[in-house]
Order: sequence, then structure tokens, then C-alpha cells
Amino acid sequence: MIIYSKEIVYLCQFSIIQGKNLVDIMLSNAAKYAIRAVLFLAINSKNDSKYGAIQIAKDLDIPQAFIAKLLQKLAKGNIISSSKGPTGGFYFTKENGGNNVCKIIELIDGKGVFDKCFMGLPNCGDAKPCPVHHLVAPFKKEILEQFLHKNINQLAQEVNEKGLFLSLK
Amino acid sequence: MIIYSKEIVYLCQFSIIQGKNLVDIMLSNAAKYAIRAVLFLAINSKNDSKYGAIQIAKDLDIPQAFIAKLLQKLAKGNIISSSKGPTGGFYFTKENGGNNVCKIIELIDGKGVFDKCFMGLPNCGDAKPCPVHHLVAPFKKEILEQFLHKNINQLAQEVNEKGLFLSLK
DNA sequence: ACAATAAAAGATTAATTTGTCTTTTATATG
DNA sequence: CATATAAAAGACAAATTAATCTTTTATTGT
Repeated sequence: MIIYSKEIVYLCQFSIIQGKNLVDIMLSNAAKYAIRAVLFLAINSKNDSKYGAIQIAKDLDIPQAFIAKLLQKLAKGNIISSSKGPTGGFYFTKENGGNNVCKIIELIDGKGVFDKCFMGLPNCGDAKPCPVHHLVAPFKKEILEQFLHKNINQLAQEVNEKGLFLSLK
Repeated sequence: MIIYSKEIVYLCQFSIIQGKNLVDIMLSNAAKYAIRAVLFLAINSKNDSKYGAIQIAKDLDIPQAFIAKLLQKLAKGNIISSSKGPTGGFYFTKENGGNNVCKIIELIDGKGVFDKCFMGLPNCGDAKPCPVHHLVAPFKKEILEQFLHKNINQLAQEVNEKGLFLSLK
């Protein structure tokens, strides 16, 4: 039996009580914003409706100028669509919806994010595992699968059906 | 049946082929360095042997001045031990070994890291889930459990037994 | 006491990420 | 054609994280 110091137990249980967990699984802010914005368009962009950067920023509570830049990049990368001028804005087509979430992340954060281990060891893998490789690898694999086999249309549908939240102020 | 564009399939399969996965589960560099340094001491610090910041930096391939700072902080936080002067250095006691990995992360990165959701939504949880909450939450919980119920001594032992790597140049 | 050693402490620099601001380009409408 | 609108583009600023450098303090051995 292991006895933890009171302090440690407190710290860690605190995290559990809060309903939040220890390990932060992180993308850059930019990638998080991008994914939410794409889902926003995928969900709302029915019947030719378009959304400007300003409105998307307000609805998703994202800094306006920042999301504007990201939307530009997403449009350039064909993950969303856009048109200029009056009545213009960002929108979403069926073809856009065929992309999966990996594509968004790669476009915003670059390919580098795929190549990092939990401990930051450049050649960590099944052959040369870091101290937590066997603990973390199955988990990463599972999430990857999900992101690979679910395209944006499907994810958007889930958000609708299950009442998931794109923003929580 | 879903048909992905060739490009996307290529991009994502590339990640799998490389044995590396999509989602990067990230700590700060500082926390990664710290965990590795602590494990290094836990593994090597038998019979009164001590290690200087310079040697630890070399062995783990971590910037010297940076790890020196982190070792100071770890010593101050009683996660490792240290002594000054000639024959001095950093070392590891049985009491040090009773801490778990959470403690290291909290000391270096602060408590904030516990409070973030995959999408960055501040109040994401079971009640108000973000678009990938149900996908990510069980895994985070599992990893948290592991980190909570395994102290540094135990983890160090695993590293020894399973031949895991603290550094990979 | 003195010199050498190594951590502690603090200030500083560099790089990256995040976020803003200004100008340009395209386009729809009167 | 003129005007208003909104994205595209690029330069810029702020904040955070990563990393370095210098000085001080404690300790050991001569």
C-alpha cells in the first residue's frame, strides 16, 4: 500500500472533483479556433447562408481579427469557402464537408504536430519507447482513428444530434 | 461508405506509417524536461551518488542552463534533493520517490494545465460537452488515474524493468 | 583562511504564439 | 461609374515560453 502525502492527494483529487482532468491534450489556440469555426459553418451554412468573420467571432467568442486570419487560411486551403464583397462571407459546401479534422489541424499547426511524443523525445516509438509511451500510445491511436474516419459533415451532424457545444461563455 | 480525397488519405496514413500519431498530447518543454530529469535521478541516484546540472543536461540532451533552473525549482519543491559546494549536486531520496508525476507537472506548469478542454472551452464537461468531449474525456481520465496511482519510484522501476528510454539522440 | 566547486538567485535575451491594425482587392447594388 | 461591403494580404504589437548569462551563497578540501 502506498501512502501519499495529504497535500498531493488533495491537489490531485481537486482536479477530479472539478470534473477536469490532469493531462491537457493540446492543440494551438489557432487550431482550436479553426476547428470550432469550421464546425460552426458546417452546422449553420445551409441554403446559401454566409457568415462574416465578425459574426463568427461573436458567436464563438474568439478574437475577431485572429479568427479572420484563420478563416482566410481555411478558405485558401479549401476547408471552407468564401466570397468577397457585399452579401459575401464564409460558407460551407458539401465538398468542404468531406475533409476530416486532421486536415484542419495540419493546415493550421503544420505537419509537425504529428511527430511529437509525450516526453518530447524525437524518436520515441514502439521500438524505443519513452517512459510513458505504452501508456499514452493506445490513447493517441484511438483518437487518431476517430479523427480519420469521421469527416466534418459527420462531426457536425453529431454536434446537432447530441446537443454538443461550440462555445460556452 | 465515405470516400476521402487521395491527398487526405495520404497525409493521415503517412502519420500512421511513421508510427506516430495525430494528436499531440503536450506538456510544456519545461515539464517534459523536468519529468525526465527527475526519473534520471530516481533511477541513478543509488548509494549517495549525486549529479550536477551539467551532467544531467548532457545525459538527457537538454539545454544546460535551462535544466539547471528547473532542477533548482524541483529541489525547492522537494521533488528532488540537492546540496551545494564540492561533491554537491542533485540527488534523490526515498521520500522524494513518494511523489507522483502530477506533482512535477503542477510545480513546473502550474495548476492551470488541469483546467483545459481539447477545444479550449472553459466550461466544457459532462454537463456541457464540447464537440469532442465524449471522445477525449475517457482517455484523459485513464491517463490521470495512471499518473495518480503511480509514484516516481514505481515509474522509475518500470523504466528499468521494461528498458524504456529517458533520452533518444 | 583560501581556493575551488556547485547550487541558488536574478536579470536578460531569443523565439514562438497570439492577437491587432492598416491597406488592398474583389464584387454586388444603386 | 460610384459606393459600400467584406475578404485577402501584410505589417505590426503583445504575451508567453524557452533559453542564457551573471552574480551570489553555501560547502568542501587544502
